[in-house]
Amino acid sequence: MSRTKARAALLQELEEAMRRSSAQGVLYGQTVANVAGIANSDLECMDILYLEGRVTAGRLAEVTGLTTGAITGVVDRLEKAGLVRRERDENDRRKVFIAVVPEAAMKIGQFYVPMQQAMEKVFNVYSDEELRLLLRFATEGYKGVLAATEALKGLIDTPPEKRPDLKLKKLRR
Amino acid sequence: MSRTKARAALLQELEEAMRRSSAQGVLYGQTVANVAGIANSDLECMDILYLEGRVTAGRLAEVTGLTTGAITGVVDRLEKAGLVRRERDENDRRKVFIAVVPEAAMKIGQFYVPMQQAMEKVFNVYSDEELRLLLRFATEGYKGVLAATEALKGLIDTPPEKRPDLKLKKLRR
DNA sequence: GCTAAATCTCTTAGTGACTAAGATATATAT
DNA sequence: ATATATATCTTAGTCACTAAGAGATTTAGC
Repeated sequence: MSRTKARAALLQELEEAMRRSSAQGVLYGQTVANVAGIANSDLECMDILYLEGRVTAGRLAEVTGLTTGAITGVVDRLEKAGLVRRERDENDRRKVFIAVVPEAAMKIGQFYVPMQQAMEKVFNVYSDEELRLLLRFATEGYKGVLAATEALKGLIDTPPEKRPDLKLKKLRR
Repeated sequence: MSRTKARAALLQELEEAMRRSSAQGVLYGQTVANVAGIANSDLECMDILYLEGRVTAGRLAEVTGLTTGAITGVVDRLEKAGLVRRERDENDRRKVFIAVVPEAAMKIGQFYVPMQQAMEKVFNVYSDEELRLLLRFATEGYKGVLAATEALKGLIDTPPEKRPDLKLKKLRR
């Protein structure tokens, strides 16, 4: 096999492996939501709150891609479950900040322990330098996916015949 | 900062970076489904069909975590949209294989082009050897997440007081 | 200051994908 | 043959979602 062809095969393998693990990650999330007894998007919002801290309802809608109406429902359910609190912004009383209730959020966090343990085991075999490579990749990957999302959204308003000619890899098998 | 502490910080950073990119990946998928005009889980099934090839309805239910009843609906919609075909197994006529219609699937594939391009750009800066490291990580990661999912499912039937003592990292901020 | 426009969240009505339970059809075991 | 198991589909009911617009508050223009 030629040098470049070997790389192409490697890239394809990598892409598929990442797709698989990403799909399994989604499934893990679904299972967590199931076990925790909350809806999938409720859990997703908890995750965002964990990562971003205290955020407004509007920002939550933006990040999740849901309508503000749907977010009202999400926050209603989470608040009822005691997982978050609504906090009105005193400077701009239109805004509602959503904040996690730390103790209650711990209960949800428990369900991520199997994942953390599994990942710890995976990470363990890598040297610090290798981990830095992985971190660099994850960071760049995030930026890439973000850019791709924007590009895709841009594609919506572009009529098909005006779209840049996109070559698609053929299906396997 | 001590040697081990530096690693702990690195691990945490890595975990968060991966969570972020994974969340953005989910959002990309939602956007694709949106643009393609099909439901999220319909797209997920298309993805599985792409990765696994021709699979039975039951297997689809297994992999997605949906009930067989839900899968009937998914396949009905996908078939109506001309994206897949039902094919009865001639050896076991209870089984229904679901197969992608290649030409139609291409249309869906188009929406992954921005992602492929973004990823290509990210991958480009890595040497073959570095890519092999990433592949190894993705493969191991997949296995880890799979195992974690099973472990979590096992946790459901274990009453809280009998669960192994799980230590949870504290929340940031 | 006062009015109009903008911004942010919530409400309402309607839609659609999901689950649970059981029906149907086919296969396997005794 | 009969019973049990397996694979998919059907039905009824539930729940989260969207679209549209209603409050409530802030900002801009005069």
